[in-house]
Amino acid sequence: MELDSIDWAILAVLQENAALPIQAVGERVGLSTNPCWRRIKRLEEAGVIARRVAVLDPTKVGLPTTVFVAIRTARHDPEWLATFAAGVAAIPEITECHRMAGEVDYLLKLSVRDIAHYDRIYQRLISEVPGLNDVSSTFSMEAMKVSTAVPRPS
Amino acid sequence: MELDSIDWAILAVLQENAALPIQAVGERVGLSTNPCWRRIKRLEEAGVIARRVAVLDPTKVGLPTTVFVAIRTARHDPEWLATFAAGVAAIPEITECHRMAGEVDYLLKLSVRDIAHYDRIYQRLISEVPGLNDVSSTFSMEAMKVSTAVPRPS
DNA sequence: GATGAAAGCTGCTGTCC
DNA sequence: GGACAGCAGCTTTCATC
Repeated sequence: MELDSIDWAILAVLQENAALPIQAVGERVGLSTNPCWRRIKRLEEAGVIARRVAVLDPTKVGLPTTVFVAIRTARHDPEWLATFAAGVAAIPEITECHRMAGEVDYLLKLSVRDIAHYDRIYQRLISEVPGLNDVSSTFSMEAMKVSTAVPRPS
Repeated sequence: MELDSIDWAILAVLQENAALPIQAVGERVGLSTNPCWRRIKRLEEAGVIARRVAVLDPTKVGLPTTVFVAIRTARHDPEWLATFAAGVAAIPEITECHRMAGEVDYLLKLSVRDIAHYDRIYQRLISEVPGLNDVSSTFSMEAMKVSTAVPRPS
């Protein structure tokens, strides 16, 4: 689907604040309500807008700590991968899991209350998934920038 | 603010789909429209729900590649940090930046079109911010799990 | 004191120009 | 893309348990 400048202006607004009335979105991009609504509907139907979600304040819900976990493993067979994927999916504190190129095989991002909480998740993961030989975790001291918004590719 | 089981049920729903009418949210958590609406309003006013955002499909907007960049630096003075923070803030392809504990000083997450696109961002960053001695980037081959939702702390 | 029903009103949705 | 009309859903008030 082709996206023009106005589409990107709409996407920029909605990526920041999806609670705005369509009329307010239209004003910010120079469109009246109806054509703005039609564009948004088109973007949703095309799947460009995948979903609308509520973002919580990590501190206010008691999960202020972000941990990144780099995993290396000797196991790469499909059965092991299925076990690993199931374990990752079952632990809600794991918010992201990427299969990586390079030295590290998998990179996880977790949201936890504190180090003790992380340790419980860590113990759970290694007990559910065998063969996690090299697991190195690093804690975020400060989230300088955290955004779900992506720019128009230049 | 205290969050009970029903609040967490509401938050679980809204973290998955914030476009749902309040009545539908209420049905899923066993509440009629009015008390459900009051709880959501309370969660918003308390800042537990920080915002509502549209999440785009990275593939459909031409940014299918996720890159993690680990940075080590010898510079830690406030002036350097201000320059670094400004550079990070100014580059929209950088979606996250964390100041880390341990060996790595900063961890960045980027959304880019391809390796060439990443290289342009990389060049821009090191030209704007001096003293980035050790910059190692790793590409995500597959996003096995990506979520903005966090669980009720156990 | 919190819930559920019911009314008013804002803003979403579709048609026509 | 813009104007207008119909209507669904949000927001408030009031009675109830």
